[in-house]
Amino acid sequence: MSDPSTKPNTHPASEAGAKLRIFQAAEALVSEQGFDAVSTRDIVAKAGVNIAAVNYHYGTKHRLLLEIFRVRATELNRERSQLLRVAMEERPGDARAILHALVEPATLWISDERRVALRFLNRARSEGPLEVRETIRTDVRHLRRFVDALALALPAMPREDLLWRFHFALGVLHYNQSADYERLSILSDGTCAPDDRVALLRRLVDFIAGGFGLPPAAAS
Amino acid sequence: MSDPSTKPNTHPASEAGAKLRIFQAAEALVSEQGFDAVSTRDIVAKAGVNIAAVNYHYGTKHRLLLEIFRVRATELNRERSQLLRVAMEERPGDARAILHALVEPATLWISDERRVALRFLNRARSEGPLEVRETIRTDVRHLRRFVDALALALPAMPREDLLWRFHFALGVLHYNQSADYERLSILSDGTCAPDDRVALLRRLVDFIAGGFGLPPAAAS
DNA sequence: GTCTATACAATGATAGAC
DNA sequence: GTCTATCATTGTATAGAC
Repeated sequence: MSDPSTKPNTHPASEAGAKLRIFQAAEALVSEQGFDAVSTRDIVAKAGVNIAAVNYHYGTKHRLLLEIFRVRATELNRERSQLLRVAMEERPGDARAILHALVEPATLWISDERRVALRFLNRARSEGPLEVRETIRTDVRHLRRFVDALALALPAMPREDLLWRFHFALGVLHYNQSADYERLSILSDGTCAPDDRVALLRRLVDFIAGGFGLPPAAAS
Repeated sequence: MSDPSTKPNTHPASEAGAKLRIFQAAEALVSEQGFDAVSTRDIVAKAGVNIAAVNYHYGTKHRLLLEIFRVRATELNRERSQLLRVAMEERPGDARAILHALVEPATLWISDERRVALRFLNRARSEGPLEVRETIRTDVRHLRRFVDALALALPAMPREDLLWRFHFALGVLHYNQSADYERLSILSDGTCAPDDRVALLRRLVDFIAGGFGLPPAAAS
């Protein structure tokens, strides 16, 4: 599996390998315009390669998009795992800290250079080809760690209860990730916007923690 | 706007009008196979009409799908509004009852003859064409009633707080609606399944109410 | 007004030459 | 590895029969 993120833009795009250029062009175009609006011909035009290069390097258009998704999702999940590890060491048994580790990475990416990657991930969840949505559904390894951690922190909660609440929490998280705040903006007459990442993170964790029956956070 | 639901299957499909047959064929195929997998030719084949009939009656494939979405979403929102009205009369000021009215209709449709319509709505939210997702984002009239009701029931909560929490609640609701319980099933080793509608409804309302800072429901 | 046959441009994919 | 040429399929549009 290629990992373009480890060597991004060290060379001008025109000098980078064709495979990497296709990866970057596809990610950029899709994150801007969406999956449906971007054709294979658009991608190869931006990448400066021939139409058949996609087939040669990635097999099909869908497999190219799946590869991009895998790379970026892996990066996001790695950040989550690291934060979870820290939380388990520094604040063992603190369910709220676990939820924080789950939520924080995505909110950080919003105003990063990883904004493009986040937008791609968000679009992939909703618009992406079947292979991508299939992968999302069935690849749950990275989530088990969080379930196990929560079970340790909340020993009194029946496991079935905990799993359902975790399921609902993912709903909040992904709806948030969908970057579709337009509806909220309209509902609030422009008052509510996700510009303040710190406040957004706090609101997210507050809501999910409440769903788990945890008391509100102490004012810091 | 046609409303096929008011006269469903009163005639054999082969005798119904072409426009209605196209509507029903498209809804059934999409709810089974998804938006991407169903072509215009699949639809007209099942409906027993010519390829050009879609263009004649609905303009484009996307507009056909948008029409189906509008009809079914209107039905769902009408049920929600009725439940909200009842809740406001019988249990005024009870925020939990308001959330219940928001959540219940979709859970009822799961095992109805409206299962097909619900599956279509769920798919439309994630896979549907841009026009559909645009409509979802911008058409918030039916939600304002719920926001206003919650504001009355929770006068101490700042409006910005309330709107954010409502936004998160919609995330839970739509993730639930996505009928994508496969991930939860895998995570729970098959333990958690949405078969018990009553329990699912209770869990949903419990989680969302907790997110709003409401105390757990009294055991009934 | 309704419906059908046909045609069209654009798409994802592939075979085979170099 | 890269390219040109070509393929079947897609959504859509048009002309004309009933």
